[in-house]
Amino acid sequence: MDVTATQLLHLRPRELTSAVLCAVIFRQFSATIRVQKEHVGVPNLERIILAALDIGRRKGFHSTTTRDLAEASGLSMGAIYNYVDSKETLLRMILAGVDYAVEQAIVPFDKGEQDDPTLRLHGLIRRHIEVSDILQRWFAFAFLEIKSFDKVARDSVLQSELRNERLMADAIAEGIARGIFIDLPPMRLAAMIMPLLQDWYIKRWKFRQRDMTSVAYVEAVINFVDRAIARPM
Amino acid sequence: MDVTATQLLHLRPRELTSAVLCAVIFRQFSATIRVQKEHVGVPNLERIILAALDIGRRKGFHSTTTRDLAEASGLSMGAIYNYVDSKETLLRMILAGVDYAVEQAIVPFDKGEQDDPTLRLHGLIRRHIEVSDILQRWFAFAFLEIKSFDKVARDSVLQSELRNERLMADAIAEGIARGIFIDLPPMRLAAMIMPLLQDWYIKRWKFRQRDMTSVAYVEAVINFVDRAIARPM
DNA sequence: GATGAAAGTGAGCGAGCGCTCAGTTTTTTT
DNA sequence: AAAAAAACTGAGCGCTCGCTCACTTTCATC
Repeated sequence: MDVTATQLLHLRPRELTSAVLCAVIFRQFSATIRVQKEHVGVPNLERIILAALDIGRRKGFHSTTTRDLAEASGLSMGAIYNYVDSKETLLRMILAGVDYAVEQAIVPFDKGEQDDPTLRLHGLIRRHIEVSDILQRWFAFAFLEIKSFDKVARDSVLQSELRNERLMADAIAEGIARGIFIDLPPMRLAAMIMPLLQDWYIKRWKFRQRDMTSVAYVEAVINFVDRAIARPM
Repeated sequence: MDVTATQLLHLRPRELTSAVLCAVIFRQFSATIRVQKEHVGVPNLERIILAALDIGRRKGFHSTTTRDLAEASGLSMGAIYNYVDSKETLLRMILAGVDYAVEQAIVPFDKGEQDDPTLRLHGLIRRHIEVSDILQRWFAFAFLEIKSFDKVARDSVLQSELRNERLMADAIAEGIARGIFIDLPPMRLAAMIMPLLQDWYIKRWKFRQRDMTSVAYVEAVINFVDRAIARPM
């Protein structure tokens, strides 16, 4: 996995696995990680982060102890501190992973890639749901643990949400200009689509219970939104 | 405030203040609360709960220490334990308050009160946003701290969400039967309205930043939903 | 397979946590 | 205003937490 190359190519949602994210994090945090070899460090870092996401989902990050992480990851407490110099850093790593995924999968899908506003909006919706489906625990963690972050990290999550909203608002504005969408403030319409996208990783319990797949959900959201923003005849 | 009477009358959203909820909680938890006089106990209980909601919003409930609560509420640590025999009980009290508010303001608004499906759906949306506007911190706490609850409490929150969805789905089903709404599974449509309602108390920072009032949000959601579920011509 | 480097181990530390209780203050009753 | 009841106080207890480090094991290189 050559990270330099992927940064130029932009990864598609399906290529953004936890392993890929952990490789990126391993490099990005090399200053604080004491382990040097990637072939050892990346799989172990992934064990630690997946354990943190898994336990954090059930108990919350603050209730997740380093002893929990050691047991769940199969590493000793001392080994964990070769990768993460504090729980705070672990939080930042996970956040960096989510940032990277959004940067790779959603942001590049702008006007250059697709001119038609309806298709562009559909693409943004589809990519958001697809990437958050694969990285469900990462996205849910960032959303639900936002209170645990410091101000800088918290703002970066909120800015990321606003940027995604703005990408959708751009497509909607274009559709309004072409007379195919209803003439309402684009940011306001985009703000009503965002929670529908986030619901896919926040309410997983509900969708699983109803045997809904991500593909079916993408379709349902797109149809719902299409009707809501279509210009009335 | 006579609770027996209000349980028969059903309170409207605007009457469901934190003070009212704390009075109800004070009675409901009289077995574990050592303070007996309501005129002393209810205001103090409210100080404790509002402190827990306020600190919990910023740091999360698990990072909220009993010393934090003592300082913020103006009571000593010992006094707090006259009201709450453990942090776990405090969690249950807040949840009981939210349950009561939903029970009072949203659930009674069913077919008996309003026959027209469109108006019934509008009423459910409006009441949900209104009550969660007044009790914003309570609702946000229940949503974001759901992981901190035990299984029984967690299930009760999820069941409450499903019940609210079902109320909306009933109105939608009626509208479909009358040929005025699009013929799609009512529960699926209701599931796409729910996150729009929850967004009002989860993303308060965003709406405040945009100077949006709850009245304007109610209108925006109603219009958005109306277009999305209207039967195509 | 010897040797130095890299990585892993887990008992133990200081700090801070939830919670208690013997004593004090305030309120109510008479 | 004295007596009894109700409510409040905060230092301190036992425990668990995040984190460390002297030591052991594993790996890479020749």
